[in-house]
Amino acid sequence: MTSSIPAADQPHGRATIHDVAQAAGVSVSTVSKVINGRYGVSAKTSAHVLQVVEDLGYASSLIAASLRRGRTDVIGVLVAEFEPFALSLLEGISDALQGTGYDLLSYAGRLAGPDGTHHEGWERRSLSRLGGTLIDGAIIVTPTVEAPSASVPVVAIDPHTGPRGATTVDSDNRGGALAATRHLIDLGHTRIAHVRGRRDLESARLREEGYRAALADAGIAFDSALVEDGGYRPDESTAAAERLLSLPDRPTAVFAANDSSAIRTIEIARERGIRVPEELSVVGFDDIPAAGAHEPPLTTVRQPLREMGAAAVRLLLEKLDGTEAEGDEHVRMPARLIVRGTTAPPPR
Amino acid sequence: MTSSIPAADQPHGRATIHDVAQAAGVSVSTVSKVINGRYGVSAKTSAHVLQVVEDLGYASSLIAASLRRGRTDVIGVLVAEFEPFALSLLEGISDALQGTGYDLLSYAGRLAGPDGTHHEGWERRSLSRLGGTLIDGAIIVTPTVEAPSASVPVVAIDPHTGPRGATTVDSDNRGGALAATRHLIDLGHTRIAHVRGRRDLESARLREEGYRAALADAGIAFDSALVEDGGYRPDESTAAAERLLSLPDRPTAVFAANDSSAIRTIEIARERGIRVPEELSVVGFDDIPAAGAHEPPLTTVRQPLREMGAAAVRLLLEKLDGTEAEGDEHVRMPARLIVRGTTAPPPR
DNA sequence: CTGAAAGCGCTAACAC
DNA sequence: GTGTTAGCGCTTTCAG
Repeated sequence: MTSSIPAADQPHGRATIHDVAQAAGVSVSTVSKVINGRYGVSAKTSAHVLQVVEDLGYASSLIAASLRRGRTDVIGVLVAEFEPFALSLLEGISDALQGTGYDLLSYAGRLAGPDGTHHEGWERRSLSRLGGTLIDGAIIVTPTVEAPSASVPVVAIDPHTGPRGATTVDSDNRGGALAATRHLIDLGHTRIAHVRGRRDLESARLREEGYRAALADAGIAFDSALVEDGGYRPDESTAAAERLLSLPDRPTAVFAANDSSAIRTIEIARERGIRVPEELSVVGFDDIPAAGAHEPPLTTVRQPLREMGAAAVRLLLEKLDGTEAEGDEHVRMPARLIVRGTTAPPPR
Repeated sequence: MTSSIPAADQPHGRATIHDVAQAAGVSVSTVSKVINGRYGVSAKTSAHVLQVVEDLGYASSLIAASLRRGRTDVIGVLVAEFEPFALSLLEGISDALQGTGYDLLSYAGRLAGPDGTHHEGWERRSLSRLGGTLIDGAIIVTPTVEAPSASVPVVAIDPHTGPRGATTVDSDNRGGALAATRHLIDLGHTRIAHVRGRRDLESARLREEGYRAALADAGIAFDSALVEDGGYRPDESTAAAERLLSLPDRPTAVFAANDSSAIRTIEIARERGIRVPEELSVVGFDDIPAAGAHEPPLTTVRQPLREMGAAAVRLLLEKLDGTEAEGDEHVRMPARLIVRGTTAPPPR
């Protein structure tokens, strides 16, 4: 149990530096110096002030301090939404930040439309809102636009335009997609559909490219009827899966651009009595935790999400330190096929 | 592609309301009014200002606005660390906040010691730092102290003292632990160890209580040598598991207070060549995504984490609206045993 | 060694 | 309809 929970001392709300100053009988500037460990305060005064701070449970407002100081020792992670992909990255980011002296703040701006679509440029708004002073640097997850006018150092994970603008971290999307599709082909599939990802993301483009390349390598003609937009989102994927599974000449396999689309596809298949993997093989991408926990476990392409988060931290800290190598850096991680239980040879 | 990325317009950093005012040839207050949709600005001026705002990519600083206004329409989720338990809650919180008009911000304060231990009262510090004005309300995950002197409405998930102080959300920890231990007993185990959770959390106390109650019900004597502290953390659990598995009369089953401890225990067992579940049964608690993805899948007690997050949001919004029922509310969710692959009868 | 005062970017009274 | 001004809580010169 803590010794002092004053509560009643404050008329309302939290204690401010003024309350501390008044209670300690010194000026606000003295309190500020003590708190920030500046020189020029007697040990006696300092100790006393510290005691009052303790008693009042005072902690300086991040807001006010940052507004004045212009830095906060806080790293911001900007996401459109807290979904499994972003969450796994966050885990890696959090780990990598331990012991660096930075706090971590993650922010999900409101989505624009009531339709649930992400406002193009949400990250610009978020960055502008926070970047003034609240965060010293930002990691942006799947941004919708190129390089947000940078008020603070920024690194993008799974970027808009691929490794061209700004500093980025991504994985071998094309190679992963190629391996996934090839796996399906090796099993004997020829009617292989693709649930496409978010059109504004380079990763989605590369995954489709890998898919097409694998087909071409195997001499399978590309059929545009077998490609539908899933937008990386479960709801959009639902419609895509429904169209695909309603086709007269139904595909025997689906390569979905991410795990949540893949899982959604399997659910739709089941609703229609189509068995996975006996009658339909499905491969995802990402290897979010739910992929391994799925029943049956999802065959997918693993992106090393935690490591990607850690890499983003490293890049960002370099920028912050100014020890950055010249030019923008791009880290590309491997993407590896993980064969589990949702793929099998096509029905005879 | 976006049409206007000025970049060069700003000498350095982001545009401020001053830059906008200057560029538009109006005063800052006019800009402020336009941005916030206040009356008293001609349509013509308004349109012009909006255009300049667009061109400059300006968005008002959350910091400065909140400092002045005292509210932000942002909900804060305070966590000690971004680990799977908190992350799952965050997912539910994020979902539940869609369409409410609130943005979501999650903050992980620096851990105090370089030893990695959480500073007692981290949530007080975090709350004080953010609660001044940055967030309108807070959801605190596994707080270490009772009711943080509330500068903003707060609801706690998996609280310190259980459903006594403040508004809380938790699950049926005792019942879940009872079911888990009973499951082990039903399988024929009698030497059942317990890796305890975080001592400062009511949930850990209740899980131990459930464990003991199940033993008592079955007429199995409680053996304090079979209980070790795991603190809900993988590293602490390592030591606990090592001690337990080094015992001369080794337990045949372990009920770990959470999944990460359970998984850690299994890893230690494997290092020693002890097979799970043939030679050692292990049950966890929480059902984080990694539990289902584990090999073999972990038998555990499921807490409905996403729903708990959603419940916390509901409670918090009630407080914010002032539509709160009188007194503090406590929501208790069910905790259900999920039997998977890490439990079996004891070796003969 | 300590305090007074300016100002970070913004909003809300209150003039004009 | 528009601009001026006073702070929000804090840090930081700069006097005393």
